[in-house]
Amino acid sequence: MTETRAKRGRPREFDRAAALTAATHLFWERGYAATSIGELTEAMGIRPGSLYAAFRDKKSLFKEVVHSYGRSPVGAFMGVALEEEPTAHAAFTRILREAAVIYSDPAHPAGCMTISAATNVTPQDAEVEAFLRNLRNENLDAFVARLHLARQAGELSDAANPHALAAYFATVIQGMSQRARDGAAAAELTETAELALAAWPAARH
Amino acid sequence: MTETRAKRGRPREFDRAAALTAATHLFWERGYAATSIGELTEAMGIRPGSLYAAFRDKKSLFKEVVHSYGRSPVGAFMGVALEEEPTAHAAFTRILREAAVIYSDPAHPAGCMTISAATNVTPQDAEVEAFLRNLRNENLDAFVARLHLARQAGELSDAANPHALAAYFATVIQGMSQRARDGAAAAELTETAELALAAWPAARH
DNA sequence: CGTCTTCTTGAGTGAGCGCTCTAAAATGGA
DNA sequence: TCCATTTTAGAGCGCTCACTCAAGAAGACG
Repeated sequence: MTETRAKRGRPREFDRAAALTAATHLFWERGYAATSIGELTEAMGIRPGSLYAAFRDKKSLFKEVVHSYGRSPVGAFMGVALEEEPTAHAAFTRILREAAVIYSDPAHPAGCMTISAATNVTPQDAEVEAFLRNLRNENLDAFVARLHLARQAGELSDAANPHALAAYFATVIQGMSQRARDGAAAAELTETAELALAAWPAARH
Repeated sequence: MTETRAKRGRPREFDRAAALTAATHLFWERGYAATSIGELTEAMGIRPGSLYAAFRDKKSLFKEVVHSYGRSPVGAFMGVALEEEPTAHAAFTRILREAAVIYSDPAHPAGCMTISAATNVTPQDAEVEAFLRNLRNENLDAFVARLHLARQAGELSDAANPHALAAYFATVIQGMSQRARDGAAAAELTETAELALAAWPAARH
Protein backbone atom coordinates (compact mmCIF):
# COMPACT_ATOMS: atom_id res chain seq x y z
CA MET A 1 0.00 0.00 0.00
CA THR A 2 2.17 2.85 1.34
CA GLU A 3 5.11 2.50 -0.99
CA THR A 4 7.45 5.02 0.67
CA ARG A 5 10.67 3.53 -0.58
CA ALA A 6 13.99 3.34 1.25
CA LYS A 7 13.63 5.72 4.13
CA ARG A 8 15.31 4.90 7.40
CA GLY A 9 15.74 1.68 9.31
CA ARG A 10 16.60 -1.83 8.24
CA PRO A 11 15.36 -2.47 4.70
CA ARG A 12 12.82 -5.18 4.01
CA GLU A 13 14.49 -8.37 2.88
CA PHE A 14 11.64 -9.89 0.89
CA ASP A 15 9.83 -8.80 -2.26
CA ARG A 16 6.51 -7.44 -1.09
CA ALA A 17 4.82 -7.89 -4.48
CA ALA A 18 6.06 -11.47 -4.81
CA ALA A 19 4.82 -12.24 -1.31
CA LEU A 20 1.44 -10.79 -2.24
CA THR A 21 1.32 -12.99 -5.33
CA ALA A 22 2.05 -16.07 -3.25
CA ALA A 23 -0.71 -15.11 -0.82
CA THR A 24 -3.09 -14.50 -3.71
CA HIS A 25 -2.54 -18.00 -5.02
CA LEU A 26 -3.30 -19.57 -1.64
CA PHE A 27 -6.38 -17.45 -0.88
CA TRP A 28 -7.68 -18.04 -4.40
CA GLU A 29 -7.22 -21.80 -4.14
CA ARG A 30 -8.55 -22.41 -0.62
CA GLY A 31 -10.44 -19.30 0.37
CA TYR A 32 -9.92 -16.92 3.27
CA ALA A 33 -10.85 -19.04 6.26
CA ALA A 34 -9.17 -22.25 5.11
CA THR A 35 -5.81 -20.54 4.59
CA SER A 36 -3.74 -20.29 7.77
CA ILE A 37 -1.05 -17.80 8.68
CA GLY A 38 1.38 -20.72 8.84
CA GLU A 39 0.67 -21.70 5.25
CA LEU A 40 0.88 -18.09 4.16
CA THR A 41 4.25 -17.43 5.81
CA GLU A 42 5.65 -20.62 4.32
CA ALA A 43 4.42 -19.78 0.82
CA MET A 44 5.57 -16.17 1.13
CA GLY A 45 8.95 -17.20 2.53
CA ILE A 46 8.72 -14.98 5.59
CA ARG A 47 8.11 -15.28 9.35
CA PRO A 48 4.88 -14.19 11.09
CA GLY A 49 6.45 -11.02 12.46
CA SER A 50 7.36 -9.85 8.97
CA LEU A 51 3.89 -10.62 7.68
CA TYR A 52 2.21 -8.60 10.41
CA ALA A 53 4.70 -5.72 10.02
CA ALA A 54 4.11 -5.52 6.28
CA PHE A 55 0.41 -6.35 6.00
CA ARG A 56 -1.09 -5.50 9.42
CA ASP A 57 -3.16 -8.67 9.88
CA LYS A 58 -4.84 -11.51 7.99
CA LYS A 59 -7.93 -9.53 7.02
CA SER A 60 -5.90 -6.58 5.71
CA LEU A 61 -3.65 -8.92 3.76
CA PHE A 62 -6.68 -10.55 2.19
CA LYS A 63 -8.22 -7.23 1.24
CA GLU A 64 -4.98 -6.10 -0.34
CA VAL A 65 -4.81 -9.40 -2.21
CA VAL A 66 -8.32 -8.87 -3.54
CA HIS A 67 -7.55 -5.30 -4.58
CA SER A 68 -4.43 -6.28 -6.49
CA TYR A 69 -6.33 -9.21 -8.03
CA GLY A 70 -8.98 -6.73 -9.17
CA ARG A 71 -6.31 -4.67 -10.91
CA SER A 72 -4.79 -7.70 -12.66
CA PRO A 73 -5.94 -8.77 -16.14
CA VAL A 74 -7.59 -11.88 -14.73
CA GLY A 75 -9.58 -9.90 -12.18
CA ALA A 76 -10.38 -6.86 -14.30
CA PHE A 77 -11.43 -8.35 -17.60
CA MET A 78 -15.13 -7.57 -17.14
CA GLY A 79 -14.61 -3.87 -16.51
CA VAL A 80 -12.21 -3.67 -19.42
CA ALA A 81 -14.71 -5.29 -21.78
CA LEU A 82 -17.51 -3.00 -20.59
CA GLU A 83 -15.31 0.00 -21.33
CA GLU A 84 -13.70 -1.08 -24.57
CA GLU A 85 -16.56 -2.67 -26.48
CA PRO A 86 -18.74 -0.26 -28.44
CA THR A 87 -22.02 -2.10 -27.78
CA ALA A 88 -23.42 -3.87 -24.77
CA HIS A 89 -23.95 -7.01 -26.82
CA ALA A 90 -20.30 -7.05 -27.83
CA ALA A 91 -19.26 -6.40 -24.24
CA PHE A 92 -21.27 -9.26 -22.73
CA THR A 93 -20.31 -11.61 -25.53
CA ARG A 94 -16.66 -10.87 -24.85
CA ILE A 95 -17.11 -11.14 -21.09
CA LEU A 96 -18.71 -14.58 -21.27
CA ARG A 97 -16.20 -15.93 -23.78
CA GLU A 98 -13.24 -14.59 -21.82
CA ALA A 99 -14.64 -15.89 -18.55
CA ALA A 100 -14.79 -19.38 -20.07
CA VAL A 101 -11.07 -19.28 -20.83
CA ILE A 102 -9.87 -17.39 -17.76
CA TYR A 103 -11.84 -19.34 -15.14
CA SER A 104 -10.51 -22.66 -16.42
CA ASP A 105 -6.94 -21.50 -17.11
CA PRO A 106 -4.62 -24.01 -15.39
CA ALA A 107 -2.03 -21.24 -14.93
CA HIS A 108 -3.89 -20.20 -11.78
CA PRO A 109 -6.57 -21.53 -9.41
CA ALA A 110 -9.93 -22.17 -11.05
CA GLY A 111 -12.81 -19.75 -11.01
CA CYS A 112 -13.09 -16.20 -9.77
CA MET A 113 -11.57 -15.33 -6.40
CA THR A 114 -14.19 -12.68 -5.69
CA ILE A 115 -16.90 -15.27 -6.13
CA SER A 116 -15.44 -18.19 -4.22
CA ALA A 117 -12.89 -17.05 -1.64
CA ALA A 118 -15.21 -16.30 1.27
CA THR A 119 -18.38 -18.35 1.10
CA ASN A 120 -18.08 -20.50 4.24
CA VAL A 121 -17.26 -18.14 7.01
CA THR A 122 -17.63 -17.86 10.79
CA PRO A 123 -19.51 -14.90 12.30
CA GLN A 124 -16.25 -13.16 13.27
CA ASP A 125 -15.14 -13.27 9.63
CA ALA A 126 -18.48 -11.97 8.35
CA GLU A 127 -16.78 -8.69 7.44
CA VAL A 128 -14.66 -10.49 4.84
CA GLU A 129 -17.70 -12.19 3.37
CA ALA A 130 -19.52 -8.86 3.14
CA PHE A 131 -16.47 -7.28 1.52
CA LEU A 132 -16.57 -9.74 -1.38
CA ARG A 133 -20.35 -9.66 -1.58
CA ASN A 134 -20.16 -5.91 -2.05
CA LEU A 135 -17.68 -6.32 -4.90
CA ARG A 136 -20.02 -8.80 -6.56
CA ASN A 137 -22.98 -6.51 -6.19
CA GLU A 138 -21.00 -3.54 -7.49
CA ASN A 139 -20.18 -5.63 -10.52
CA LEU A 140 -23.85 -6.38 -10.99
CA ASP A 141 -24.60 -2.66 -10.74
CA ALA A 142 -22.06 -2.00 -13.49
CA PHE A 143 -23.87 -4.54 -15.66
CA VAL A 144 -27.19 -2.83 -15.00
CA ALA A 145 -25.74 0.58 -15.81
CA ARG A 146 -24.25 -0.64 -19.08
CA LEU A 147 -27.55 -2.19 -20.14
CA HIS A 148 -29.49 0.94 -19.25
CA LEU A 149 -27.13 2.87 -21.49
CA ALA A 150 -27.64 0.31 -24.22
CA ARG A 151 -31.40 0.72 -24.04
CA GLN A 152 -31.10 4.48 -24.21
CA ALA A 153 -28.83 4.10 -27.21
CA GLY A 154 -31.40 1.93 -28.97
CA GLU A 155 -29.32 -1.23 -28.78
CA LEU A 156 -32.09 -2.82 -26.76
CA SER A 157 -35.83 -2.49 -27.21
CA ASP A 158 -37.70 -0.44 -24.65
CA ALA A 159 -39.36 -3.67 -23.52
CA ALA A 160 -36.02 -5.16 -22.46
CA ASN A 161 -35.35 -5.30 -18.73
CA PRO A 162 -31.80 -4.12 -17.93
CA HIS A 163 -31.86 -5.38 -14.34
CA ALA A 164 -33.17 -8.80 -15.30
CA LEU A 165 -30.60 -9.18 -18.07
CA ALA A 166 -27.78 -8.00 -15.82
CA ALA A 167 -28.77 -10.40 -13.05
CA TYR A 168 -29.01 -13.22 -15.57
CA PHE A 169 -25.51 -12.65 -16.90
CA ALA A 170 -24.11 -12.25 -13.39
CA THR A 171 -25.77 -15.56 -12.50
CA VAL A 172 -24.27 -17.35 -15.48
CA ILE A 173 -20.81 -15.95 -14.72
CA GLN A 174 -20.97 -17.01 -11.08
CA GLY A 175 -22.16 -20.44 -12.17
CA MET A 176 -19.30 -20.71 -14.64
CA SER A 177 -16.86 -19.96 -11.85
CA GLN A 178 -18.38 -22.77 -9.79
CA ARG A 179 -18.26 -25.19 -12.71
CA ALA A 180 -14.62 -24.30 -13.31
CA ARG A 181 -13.82 -25.10 -9.68
CA ASP A 182 -15.63 -28.41 -10.13
CA GLY A 183 -13.28 -29.22 -12.98
CA ALA A 184 -15.05 -27.93 -16.09
CA ALA A 185 -12.61 -27.18 -18.91
CA ALA A 186 -12.63 -24.22 -21.29
CA ALA A 187 -14.51 -26.20 -23.94
CA GLU A 188 -17.53 -26.82 -21.71
CA LEU A 189 -17.53 -23.28 -20.34
CA THR A 190 -17.37 -21.86 -23.87
CA GLU A 191 -20.40 -23.92 -24.89
CA THR A 192 -22.19 -22.61 -21.83
CA ALA A 193 -21.25 -19.04 -22.75
CA GLU A 194 -22.63 -19.43 -26.26
CA LEU A 195 -25.89 -20.90 -25.00
CA ALA A 196 -26.19 -18.14 -22.42
CA LEU A 197 -25.89 -15.50 -25.13
CA ALA A 198 -29.02 -16.90 -26.78
CA ALA A 199 -30.97 -15.04 -24.12
CA TRP A 200 -30.02 -11.70 -25.65
CA PRO A 201 -33.31 -10.08 -26.67
CA ALA A 202 -34.08 -9.49 -30.35
CA ALA A 203 -31.49 -10.31 -32.99
CA ARG A 204 -30.64 -6.82 -34.10
CA HIS A 205 -26.89 -6.98 -33.47
CA MET B 1 -29.11 -44.16 10.39
CA THR B 2 -29.41 -47.50 12.18
CA GLU B 3 -32.85 -47.04 13.64
CA THR B 4 -32.90 -50.06 15.95
CA ARG B 5 -35.46 -48.75 18.39
CA ALA B 6 -35.64 -49.27 22.14
CA LYS B 7 -33.30 -52.15 22.85
CA ARG B 8 -31.38 -52.20 26.10
CA GLY B 9 -29.65 -49.47 28.06
CA ARG B 10 -30.64 -45.94 28.92
CA PRO B 11 -32.92 -44.53 26.22
CA ARG B 12 -31.86 -41.49 24.25
CA GLU B 13 -33.36 -38.32 25.70
CA PHE B 14 -33.31 -36.15 22.60
CA ASP B 15 -35.15 -36.36 19.28
CA ARG B 16 -32.56 -37.54 16.79
CA ALA B 17 -34.47 -36.21 13.77
CA ALA B 18 -34.97 -32.81 15.38
CA ALA B 19 -31.29 -32.63 16.23
CA LEU B 20 -30.46 -33.47 12.62
CA THR B 21 -32.74 -30.68 11.44
CA ALA B 22 -31.00 -28.19 13.71
CA ALA B 23 -27.62 -29.33 12.40
CA THR B 24 -28.87 -29.04 8.84
CA HIS B 25 -29.86 -25.44 9.37
CA LEU B 26 -26.41 -24.53 10.72
CA PHE B 27 -24.42 -26.39 8.07
CA TRP B 28 -26.63 -24.92 5.34
CA GLU B 29 -26.20 -21.39 6.63
CA ARG B 30 -22.48 -21.38 7.38
CA GLY B 31 -21.01 -24.39 5.65
CA TYR B 32 -19.12 -27.37 7.02
CA ALA B 33 -15.86 -25.81 8.17
CA ALA B 34 -17.34 -22.66 9.68
CA THR B 35 -19.73 -24.60 11.90
CA SER B 36 -18.17 -25.73 15.18
CA ILE B 37 -19.10 -28.64 17.38
CA GLY B 38 -19.92 -26.14 20.12
CA GLU B 39 -22.44 -24.33 17.93
CA LEU B 40 -23.90 -27.64 16.82
CA THR B 41 -24.37 -29.01 20.34
CA GLU B 42 -25.97 -25.76 21.45
CA ALA B 43 -28.38 -25.70 18.49
CA MET B 44 -29.14 -29.41 18.87
CA GLY B 45 -29.64 -29.09 22.62
CA ILE B 46 -27.19 -31.85 23.51
CA ARG B 47 -23.68 -32.28 24.92
CA PRO B 48 -20.65 -33.30 22.84
CA GLY B 49 -20.69 -36.86 24.18
CA SER B 50 -24.24 -37.37 22.98
CA LEU B 51 -23.41 -35.97 19.55
CA TYR B 52 -20.47 -38.33 19.09
CA ALA B 53 -22.44 -41.31 20.40
CA ALA B 54 -25.31 -40.65 18.02
CA PHE B 55 -23.51 -39.37 14.92
CA ARG B 56 -19.96 -40.74 15.18
CA ASP B 57 -18.08 -37.52 14.30
CA LYS B 58 -18.44 -34.17 12.54
CA LYS B 59 -17.89 -35.56 9.05
CA SER B 60 -20.40 -38.37 9.50
CA LEU B 61 -22.94 -35.94 10.92
CA PHE B 62 -22.48 -33.69 7.92
CA LYS B 63 -22.87 -36.55 5.46
CA GLU B 64 -26.04 -37.69 7.18
CA VAL B 65 -27.32 -34.11 7.07
CA VAL B 66 -26.66 -33.95 3.34
CA HIS B 67 -28.36 -37.30 2.75
CA SER B 68 -31.47 -36.31 4.63
CA TYR B 69 -31.43 -32.94 2.86
CA GLY B 70 -31.29 -34.79 -0.45
CA ARG B 71 -34.41 -36.75 0.51
CA SER B 72 -36.34 -33.63 1.55
CA PRO B 73 -38.54 -31.71 -0.91
CA VAL B 74 -36.11 -28.79 -0.97
CA GLY B 75 -33.16 -31.03 -1.79
CA ALA B 76 -34.88 -33.45 -4.14
CA PHE B 77 -36.95 -31.17 -6.36
CA MET B 78 -34.72 -31.61 -9.41
CA GLY B 79 -34.87 -35.38 -9.44
CA VAL B 80 -38.62 -35.27 -8.89
CA ALA B 81 -39.12 -32.90 -11.84
CA LEU B 82 -36.92 -35.04 -14.08
CA GLU B 83 -39.04 -38.05 -13.21
CA GLU B 84 -42.50 -36.54 -13.22
CA GLU B 85 -42.43 -34.25 -16.25
CA PRO B 86 -43.22 -35.92 -19.57
CA THR B 87 -40.74 -33.89 -21.62
CA ALA B 88 -37.25 -32.62 -20.95
CA HIS B 89 -38.34 -29.09 -21.75
CA ALA B 90 -41.10 -29.27 -19.17
CA ALA B 91 -38.69 -30.76 -16.66
CA PHE B 92 -36.04 -28.07 -17.01
CA THR B 93 -38.62 -25.31 -17.09
CA ARG B 94 -40.04 -26.60 -13.83
CA ILE B 95 -36.59 -27.07 -12.30
CA LEU B 96 -35.51 -23.51 -13.02
CA ARG B 97 -38.78 -21.97 -11.85
CA GLU B 98 -38.84 -24.03 -8.67
CA ALA B 99 -35.19 -23.28 -7.96
CA ALA B 100 -35.98 -19.56 -8.13
CA VAL B 101 -38.57 -19.94 -5.39
CA ILE B 102 -36.84 -22.54 -3.24
CA TYR B 103 -33.37 -20.97 -3.22
CA SER B 104 -34.75 -17.64 -2.02
CA ASP B 105 -37.32 -19.04 0.41
CA PRO B 106 -36.80 -17.23 3.74
CA ALA B 107 -38.08 -20.32 5.57
CA HIS B 108 -34.58 -21.78 5.33
CA PRO B 109 -31.03 -20.65 4.54
CA ALA B 110 -30.58 -19.29 1.01
CA GLY B 111 -29.33 -21.33 -1.91
CA CYS B 112 -28.54 -25.00 -2.26
CA MET B 113 -26.60 -26.70 0.51
CA THR B 114 -24.94 -29.12 -1.90
CA ILE B 115 -23.59 -26.20 -3.87
CA SER B 116 -22.41 -23.93 -1.08
CA ALA B 117 -21.71 -25.88 2.11
CA ALA B 118 -18.11 -26.93 1.45
CA THR B 119 -16.36 -24.52 -0.88
CA ASN B 120 -13.62 -23.13 1.37
CA VAL B 121 -12.01 -26.11 2.94
CA THR B 122 -8.64 -27.12 4.42
CA PRO B 123 -6.73 -30.08 2.95
CA GLN B 124 -7.80 -32.37 5.81
CA ASP B 125 -11.45 -31.64 5.00
CA ALA B 126 -10.94 -32.25 1.26
CA GLU B 127 -12.99 -35.42 1.59
CA VAL B 128 -16.08 -33.38 2.47
CA GLU B 129 -15.53 -31.07 -0.48
CA ALA B 130 -15.16 -34.04 -2.82
CA PHE B 131 -18.31 -35.60 -1.36
CA LEU B 132 -20.42 -32.59 -2.38
CA ARG B 133 -18.63 -32.19 -5.68
CA ASN B 134 -19.55 -35.77 -6.55
CA LEU B 135 -23.20 -35.06 -5.77
CA ARG B 136 -23.10 -32.03 -8.05
CA ASN B 137 -21.49 -33.99 -10.85
CA GLU B 138 -23.98 -36.83 -10.44
CA ASN B 139 -26.72 -34.27 -10.80
CA LEU B 140 -25.11 -33.01 -13.99
CA ASP B 141 -24.95 -36.59 -15.26
CA ALA B 142 -28.67 -36.95 -14.61
CA PHE B 143 -29.27 -33.82 -16.69
CA VAL B 144 -27.17 -35.23 -19.53
CA ALA B 145 -29.01 -38.55 -19.41
CA ARG B 146 -32.40 -36.86 -19.50
CA LEU B 147 -31.39 -34.73 -22.50
CA HIS B 148 -30.00 -37.74 -24.35
CA LEU B 149 -33.35 -39.42 -23.86
CA ALA B 150 -35.10 -36.30 -25.11
CA ARG B 151 -33.01 -36.30 -28.28
CA GLN B 152 -33.76 -39.95 -28.89
CA ALA B 153 -37.45 -39.20 -28.38
CA GLY B 154 -37.32 -36.43 -30.95
CA GLU B 155 -37.87 -33.65 -28.45
CA LEU B 156 -34.52 -32.22 -29.47
CA SER B 157 -32.98 -32.03 -32.92
CA ASP B 158 -30.08 -34.34 -33.65
CA ALA B 159 -27.90 -31.24 -33.81
CA ALA B 160 -28.58 -30.40 -30.19
CA ASN B 161 -25.77 -31.11 -27.74
CA PRO B 162 -27.08 -32.83 -24.60
CA HIS B 163 -23.90 -32.34 -22.61
CA ALA B 164 -23.59 -28.66 -23.49
CA LEU B 165 -27.24 -28.03 -22.61
CA ALA B 166 -26.95 -29.96 -19.35
CA ALA B 167 -23.80 -28.09 -18.33
CA TYR B 168 -25.48 -24.81 -19.19
CA PHE B 169 -28.50 -25.50 -17.00
CA ALA B 170 -26.31 -26.77 -14.17
CA THR B 171 -24.30 -23.57 -14.44
CA VAL B 172 -27.40 -21.37 -14.27
CA ILE B 173 -28.71 -23.30 -11.28
CA GLN B 174 -25.44 -23.00 -9.39
CA GLY B 175 -25.34 -19.30 -10.22
CA MET B 176 -28.90 -18.86 -8.96
CA SER B 177 -27.90 -20.46 -5.67
CA GLN B 178 -25.03 -17.99 -5.37
CA ARG B 179 -27.27 -15.05 -6.22
CA ALA B 180 -29.79 -16.19 -3.62
CA ARG B 181 -27.05 -16.27 -0.99
CA ASP B 182 -26.09 -12.76 -2.04
CA GLY B 183 -29.63 -11.65 -1.29
CA ALA B 184 -31.48 -12.05 -4.60
CA ALA B 185 -35.23 -12.47 -4.10
CA ALA B 186 -37.57 -14.87 -5.90
CA ALA B 187 -38.60 -12.17 -8.39
CA GLU B 188 -35.07 -11.68 -9.70
CA LEU B 189 -34.32 -15.40 -9.75
CA THR B 190 -37.55 -16.06 -11.66
CA GLU B 191 -36.60 -13.49 -14.28
CA THR B 192 -33.22 -15.19 -14.56
CA ALA B 193 -34.91 -18.57 -14.96
CA GLU B 194 -37.12 -17.31 -17.79
CA LEU B 195 -34.17 -15.76 -19.60
CA ALA B 196 -32.16 -18.94 -19.16
CA LEU B 197 -34.91 -20.97 -20.78
CA ALA B 198 -34.50 -18.92 -23.95
CA ALA B 199 -31.44 -21.03 -24.68
CA TRP B 200 -33.62 -24.08 -25.32
CA PRO B 201 -32.96 -25.03 -28.94
CA ALA B 202 -35.75 -24.80 -31.51
CA ALA B 203 -39.25 -23.79 -30.48
CA ARG B 204 -41.00 -27.09 -31.03
CA HIS B 205 -42.39 -27.52 -27.51
C1' DC C 1 31.79 6.27 15.34
C1' DG C 2 27.01 6.37 17.81
C1' DT C 3 22.17 6.75 17.42
C1' DC C 4 17.73 6.19 15.45
C1' DT C 5 14.63 3.53 12.99
C1' DT C 6 12.85 -0.44 10.99
C1' DC C 7 12.92 -5.38 9.96
C1' DT C 8 13.91 -10.34 11.17
C1' DT C 9 13.95 -14.15 14.09
C1' DG C 10 12.10 -17.54 17.14
C1' DA C 11 9.75 -18.45 21.06
C1' DG C 12 5.44 -18.18 22.92
C1' DT C 13 0.58 -16.09 24.06
C1' DG C 14 -4.50 -17.12 25.01
C1' DA C 15 -8.37 -18.87 22.68
C1' DG C 16 -10.91 -22.11 20.23
C1' DC C 17 -10.95 -26.37 17.76
C1' DG C 18 -12.56 -31.59 17.33
C1' DC C 19 -12.93 -35.01 20.28
C1' DT C 20 -12.57 -38.16 24.61
C1' DC C 21 -13.06 -39.68 29.25
C1' DT C 22 -15.17 -40.69 33.73
C1' DA C 23 -18.83 -41.26 36.56
C1' DA C 24 -23.58 -41.09 37.34
C1' DA C 25 -28.20 -42.13 35.61
C1' DA C 26 -31.68 -44.78 33.27
C1' DT C 27 -33.49 -48.63 31.12
C1' DG C 28 -34.32 -54.22 30.04
C1' DG C 29 -33.51 -58.91 31.19
C1' DA C 30 -32.20 -62.66 34.47
C1' DT D 1 -32.62 -57.31 43.12
C1' DC D 2 -28.63 -57.12 40.48
C1' DC D 3 -26.24 -56.88 36.24
C1' DA D 4 -25.41 -55.54 31.47
C1' DT D 5 -26.01 -51.89 28.44
C1' DT D 6 -26.45 -47.36 26.83
C1' DT D 7 -26.89 -42.26 27.47
C1' DT D 8 -25.99 -38.37 30.09
C1' DA D 9 -23.26 -34.31 32.01
C1' DG D 10 -19.11 -32.01 32.58
C1' DA D 11 -14.36 -31.60 32.69
C1' DG D 12 -10.60 -31.52 29.96
C1' DC D 13 -7.30 -33.59 26.32
C1' DG D 14 -3.78 -32.30 22.58
C1' DC D 15 -3.56 -29.40 18.81
C1' DT D 16 -3.78 -25.50 15.79
C1' DC D 17 -5.21 -20.99 15.25
C1' DA D 18 -4.18 -15.74 14.66
C1' DC D 19 -1.20 -12.96 16.65
C1' DT D 20 2.68 -10.74 19.81
C1' DC D 21 7.04 -9.75 21.86
C1' DA D 22 11.90 -9.25 23.04
C1' DA D 23 16.33 -9.27 21.20
C1' DG D 24 19.34 -8.77 17.61
C1' DA D 25 20.53 -7.16 12.84
C1' DA D 26 20.89 -3.83 9.14
C1' DG D 27 20.52 0.18 7.03
C1' DA D 28 20.42 5.93 7.21
C1' DC D 29 22.04 10.01 9.31
C1' DG D 30 24.82 12.98 12.33
